[in-house]
Amino acid sequence: MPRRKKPLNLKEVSKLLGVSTATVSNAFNRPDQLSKKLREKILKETAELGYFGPNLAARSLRRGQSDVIAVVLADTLSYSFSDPVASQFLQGVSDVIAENKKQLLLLSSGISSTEQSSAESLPDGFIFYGAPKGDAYQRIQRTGKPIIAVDFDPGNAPAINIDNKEAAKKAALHALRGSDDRVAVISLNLLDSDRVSRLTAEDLEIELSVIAHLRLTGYMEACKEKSVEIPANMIWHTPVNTPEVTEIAAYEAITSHPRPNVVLCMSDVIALAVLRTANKLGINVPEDLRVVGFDDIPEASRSKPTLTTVCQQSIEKGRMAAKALLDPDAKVEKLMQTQLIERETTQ
Amino acid sequence: MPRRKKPLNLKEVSKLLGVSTATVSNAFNRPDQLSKKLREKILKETAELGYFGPNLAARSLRRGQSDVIAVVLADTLSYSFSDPVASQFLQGVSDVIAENKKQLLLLSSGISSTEQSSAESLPDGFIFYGAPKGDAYQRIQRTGKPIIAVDFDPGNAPAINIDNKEAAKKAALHALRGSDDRVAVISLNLLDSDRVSRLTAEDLEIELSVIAHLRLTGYMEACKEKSVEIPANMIWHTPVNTPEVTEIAAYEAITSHPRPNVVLCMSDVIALAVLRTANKLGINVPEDLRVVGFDDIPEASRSKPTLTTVCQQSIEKGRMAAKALLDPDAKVEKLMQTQLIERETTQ
DNA sequence: TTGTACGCGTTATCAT
DNA sequence: ATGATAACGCGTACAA
Repeated sequence: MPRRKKPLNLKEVSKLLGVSTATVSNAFNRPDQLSKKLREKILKETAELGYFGPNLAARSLRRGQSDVIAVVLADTLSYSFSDPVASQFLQGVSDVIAENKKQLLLLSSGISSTEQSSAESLPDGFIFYGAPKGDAYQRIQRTGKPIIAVDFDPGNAPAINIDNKEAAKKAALHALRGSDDRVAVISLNLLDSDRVSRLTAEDLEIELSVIAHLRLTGYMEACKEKSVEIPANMIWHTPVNTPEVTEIAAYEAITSHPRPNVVLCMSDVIALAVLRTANKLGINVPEDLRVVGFDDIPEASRSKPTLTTVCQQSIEKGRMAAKALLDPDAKVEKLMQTQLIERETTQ
Repeated sequence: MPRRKKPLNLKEVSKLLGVSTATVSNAFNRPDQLSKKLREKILKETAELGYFGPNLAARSLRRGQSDVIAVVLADTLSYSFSDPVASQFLQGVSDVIAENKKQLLLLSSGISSTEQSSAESLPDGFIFYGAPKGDAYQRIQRTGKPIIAVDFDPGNAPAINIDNKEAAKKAALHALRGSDDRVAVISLNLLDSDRVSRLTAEDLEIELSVIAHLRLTGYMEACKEKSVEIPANMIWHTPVNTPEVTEIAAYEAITSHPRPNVVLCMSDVIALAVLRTANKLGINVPEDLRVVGFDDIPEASRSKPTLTTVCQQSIEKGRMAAKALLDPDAKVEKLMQTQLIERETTQ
């Protein structure tokens, strides 16, 4: 089977069809510049020849626009695909991107300039999901192309966020009953450690605007209001939000003495790990242990018992981000609402 | 804040640095063409100016190569992100793509030529995941660029598959006990209907090589060997593999009379829907109802009871596909092994 | 309505 | 080791 070494280009097909390159180009890009009849004839015949439209590189070089949108993920692509929250966000983004006939390029902020900077020149706009790891944000920001930040606030670009502190506080206030509650917190990545570990008193003094810290502050405020003590060593740091790793923290937390009767979890993945672990240990939820999560991933409503959590509308957040990027005049909630979803784990 | 209307280009920075464009280009692309010292000086100074590397459109126009790899999904991007199996596959693909410093563009085969064909000209290679919906495969195939097909076999390109029939048969043989078993099958998309529905006798006569049909054939063969009857109306078609839709089929199946005591499910999403439904109805698994799934998604080992299923190594499949694409000499299993994972739902 | 010609930013070849 | 220049495929202003 003879395989064409080189795809056809516009010049060649125009010659084959006996018209000028401008006419073929217009047939694809500016329908009003030629008769319907001719246009359809050209579209049909080029397709038969195996030419399906302008080459993206050349077109975008010429137009200064590619119709490609990039999502720059804080984590690796591989991890993001495994994370239900990131997956939901991408779901929302790709919805809107498809509606607008754009294409989706996935980048990662952790990747070094030398490996990715070329690719960064192609997209017409960028959605940064989560606080960027390397210096990708600075690089891209200097191109002057539109950027939407999500779940962090760079200060110099439109950002879509939730009120992490308030949402966490709301969840904790709902889960806590009174001063004899014994509470454990299982946090998202908060320390510079790749091992599950308890916090120490001095860990609590740092002031960060990372999500985990904001949520922790919300939990603390709730505890204060409910007159509940929460020592540093009842707060667990987890380096990554996976079922395997968070299960380690879950086990440590609910087997510590005195045994907690409330676990505040900064993600549903963590909370579900707690539920599984409690079940294995024969601890009844919610009778002996109340659990709240964060995110409201699909699995949260299907677990047994169903999980009380904070809905942060990840899909809608993705849609908002894409809309804001594609239409600067779009009405976009810069601070999206969260909602406490009361289910069985806190009844 | 003054925003550059136009990013710097190679020609401009070379002028600013007082060297030729070739030298700057070589600094980025061919380290051996200039002294280490000069190269580093150029890299440093261009970065300070805000130039981080060659423009992708121009570079790929010139080189005929973009370092972008496309995954062409059979479904919409949005759906694929919600599907655990597709997510695992993408995880594997992106692993290998990152290792090789390539970029990932996500396309969908259902999208019409006019909306996507331009983007299709950019990637250096394509991974088709699942039997393509529209004519994207034909279009791309004609470009002569490398293609890897996954979970279908186009005949004219390397394909990575599993033995769906054998795997399904193996699962069914394990779940079935003998001739007094009453079995229900819940199938993936098999009919041209967007509603959950039972099959009729004539539906069974069609001969397709779609995955659902291959697996169904495997189930049938197993039933025959075990002398188990399986009427057409005990086979359910589900249009999409989501928890919501499959739950409808699950309910219909396990409440039908006579009540089945074995349900063969063509996906874990379906099987998990069966488990939830059985639990709601107070039907004990595996005592009163044995269930097998297909895929071995992460949730399968965390459900209660844990799910017996066929592991099809989706992540590894993704890795294989990407490896096969990036290195034509790579040793790649064209027919990947599956493994029956015996867990609690069939004990 | 159609054709011609230039330039988009880069890389490779060929000189120097 | 470095500089000049043609060519990659296309879009559009302009001329016809």
